[in-house]
Amino acid sequence: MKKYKIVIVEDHLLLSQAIGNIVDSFDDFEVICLCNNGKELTEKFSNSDVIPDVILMDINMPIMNGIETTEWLTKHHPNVKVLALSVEDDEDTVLRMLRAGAKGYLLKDVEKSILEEALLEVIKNGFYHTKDVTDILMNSICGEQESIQFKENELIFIRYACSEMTYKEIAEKMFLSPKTIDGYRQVLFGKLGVKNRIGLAMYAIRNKIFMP
Amino acid sequence: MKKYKIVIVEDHLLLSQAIGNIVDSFDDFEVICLCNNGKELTEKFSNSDVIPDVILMDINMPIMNGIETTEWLTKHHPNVKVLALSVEDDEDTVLRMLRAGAKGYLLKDVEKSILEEALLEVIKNGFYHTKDVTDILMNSICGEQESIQFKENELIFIRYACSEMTYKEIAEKMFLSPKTIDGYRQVLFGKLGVKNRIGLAMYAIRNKIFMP
DNA sequence: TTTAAAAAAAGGGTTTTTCCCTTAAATTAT
DNA sequence: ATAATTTAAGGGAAAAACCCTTTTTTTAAA
Repeated sequence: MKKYKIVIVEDHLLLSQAIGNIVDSFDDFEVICLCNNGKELTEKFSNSDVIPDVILMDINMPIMNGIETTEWLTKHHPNVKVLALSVEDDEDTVLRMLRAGAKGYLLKDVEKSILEEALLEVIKNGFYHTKDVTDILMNSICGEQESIQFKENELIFIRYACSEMTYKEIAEKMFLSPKTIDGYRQVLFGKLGVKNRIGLAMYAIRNKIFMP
Repeated sequence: MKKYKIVIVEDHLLLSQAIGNIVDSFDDFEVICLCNNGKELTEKFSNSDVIPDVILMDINMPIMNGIETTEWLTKHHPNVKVLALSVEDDEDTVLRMLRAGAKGYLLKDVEKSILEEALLEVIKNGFYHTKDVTDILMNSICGEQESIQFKENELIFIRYACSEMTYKEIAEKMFLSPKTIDGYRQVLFGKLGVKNRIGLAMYAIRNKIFMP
């Protein structure tokens, strides 16, 4: 009986081997390859004609992360199913991974049996989603997004506003008049409902516009 | 031949089982128990007289984390060796774990063979440190730490300074004169080498005094 | 293609907040 | 009692915040 071929992309060797063992213990699956990162995977795909059925993909990896790699796969090998396997459970990461084309998203604290079920489902139906992920999906649709859009200059200004530069210095850096910068400031304070530069900086950090 | 007894404390079930399998495959070790968090471990210790030789301890766990749990073990069961097993490789976490009494610190990307070596070393010599961890240790000793100490009021002020409150409002909240607050501000600017409130807020976030 | 509307960039000027230096009283430690 | 530390406070300059107006550029429409 033919087994489905699995590739694991995961930079933590111990975990990679461990998942490999578990998957190998399933009747219908066999691990054909372990990759340390996305780059390694894309190279393997180029130099070989053995194509896996499912890829178990970590997200936080050096060199080429899970989201980038999944995008690449969706583009170049749309028939290969990607199942994300990560510790990240924040909405943003989950959504970006699904948008990139992942067929499912498992948290690393799943049980063996769920992993097996997920693999079978992905093969059979093309997708597998736990309740957690479905909730996140629903939430992202229902919860009126609002998602404020920024112009390029506004983003640049916001980042400078998170530094110790004065507005005058920011103006110089951006080759604009201090008065224009003051305009940006005023517009953004209104848009974001903040009272001062500290509020702006905190907004920037919370929304990952600026990383401290 | 008697095998050394290992307990694994790890909230991610998949990883927990996986590590369990690996450890069971070693000749000299057997896993006697898996715990989801520190609390579970302390309860097991109270209700049983089977004491393990080594505990493989994750750090990020709900309810009772690895550092707290290690502190508890160091106090109540100093003979049980704790080997930290984590993805966190930042200096701060490593140091806190070692200070709590861990005998070694492995990153989760270690190979099987290293894990076995670490377990054997911990049993034999009482400790095991990889080069990475030794480097961090050295760095923390050599690199003049400076580690700025804050008074309680300073910490409270710093956190308020990360909000949109004016200094006057902060003064009211803290039942102090605005001029006293201004004093705090000035002292802290000097201590931390920042130029303005934004700099102070960013310092607070970088050093985990304030979480945005 | 000219014209109208909208958005971006600047300017002027006022109020408030921040920042910095210095001094003094009150508290705490030696 | 004396020395440090903490708390409080004044004066003044700079920066930030705010509001309203004008010019320039971009975009859309007639």
